[in-house]
Amino acid sequence: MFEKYVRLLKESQIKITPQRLEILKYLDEHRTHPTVDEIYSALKENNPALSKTTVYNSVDILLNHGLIQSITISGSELRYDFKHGMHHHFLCKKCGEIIDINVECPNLGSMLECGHEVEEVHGYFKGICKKCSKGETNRNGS
Amino acid sequence: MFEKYVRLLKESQIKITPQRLEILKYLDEHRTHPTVDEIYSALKENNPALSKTTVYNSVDILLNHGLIQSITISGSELRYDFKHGMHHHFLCKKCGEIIDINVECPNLGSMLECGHEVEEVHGYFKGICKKCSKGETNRNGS
DNA sequence: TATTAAATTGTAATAAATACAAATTAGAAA
DNA sequence: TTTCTAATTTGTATTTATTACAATTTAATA
Ligand SMILES: [Mn+2]
Ligand SMILES: [Mn+2]
Ligand SMILES: [Zn+2]
Ligand SMILES: [Zn+2]
Repeated sequence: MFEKYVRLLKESQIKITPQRLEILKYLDEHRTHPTVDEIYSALKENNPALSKTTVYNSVDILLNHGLIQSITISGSELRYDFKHGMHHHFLCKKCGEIIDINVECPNLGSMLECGHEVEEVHGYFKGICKKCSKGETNRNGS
Repeated sequence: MFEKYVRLLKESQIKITPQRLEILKYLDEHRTHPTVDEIYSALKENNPALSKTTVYNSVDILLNHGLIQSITISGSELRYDFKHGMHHHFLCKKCGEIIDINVECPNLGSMLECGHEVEEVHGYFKGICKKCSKGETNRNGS
């Protein structure tokens, strides 16, 4: 059940706790780029003792060890994403969904030569998603 | 003094107010990607009656009319940028500076064909800037 | 099993953003 | 120029995301 996440935490040499395992598993299985609050609410169902501070602490340490990444696409709230290969994101201004865009960044090469030490690359596109522009219903209504 | 900004607001067909002119001018002359609070503090010097709500309202309307853009590179705080041609950004994790990177986005072409209506393109790189990796002093110390 | 440093919890404090009503003002009309 | 009105600004209150921190609990080692 949790072998994969136990291994990931061991490789990062950070303590294995049930909370960290649950959070990591949740992010791996829900590629919806949830906020801390969304992770907290989802996991609190099966663990009513869970503290939101723990979610903040956990995503911080998972982030620092590169197991997850943070997404700042939607301003005024941080979102988190299990690290699964390089990809970019598309934010739909209508339904709010954040969609994975599987492209490489062709600018990375020139960035590596510009003198700055590049550690992270993020590409964000914003607009109206395919579903919404076809006029389908969506969770935000409108 | 403000002719350029009067013209920009007129072209966008939004009312010309001293507050909007000051904010637009400030962003044009300070390409530091300031937060609302930084804009507010700077402009309050010469206009003690300025309200922070006005800064929020003004950047919203300038944003909606495409005169400025918002930057979500640093999580949990929105930053603003006068719109001067397409460029990406580099955030230095050491000194906090946000540096303009003048590149085009080569992914835009494929994005336009993927079915989503693309309205905005943002590229964010994070790492250690040239100055900081040379060990020079910087405003955040460390 | 005992020990201890680290993690979790719960509460309190900060800070960013939003909501809203009263006062003011930009710009159009007279 | 003066009058009028819808839009804007202001100030305050509220909401929400994040950080701080002390007490309790626990993972990992001996
Ligand atoms: Mn993703
Ligand atoms: Mn810029
Ligand atoms: Zn959509
Ligand atoms: Zn730097």
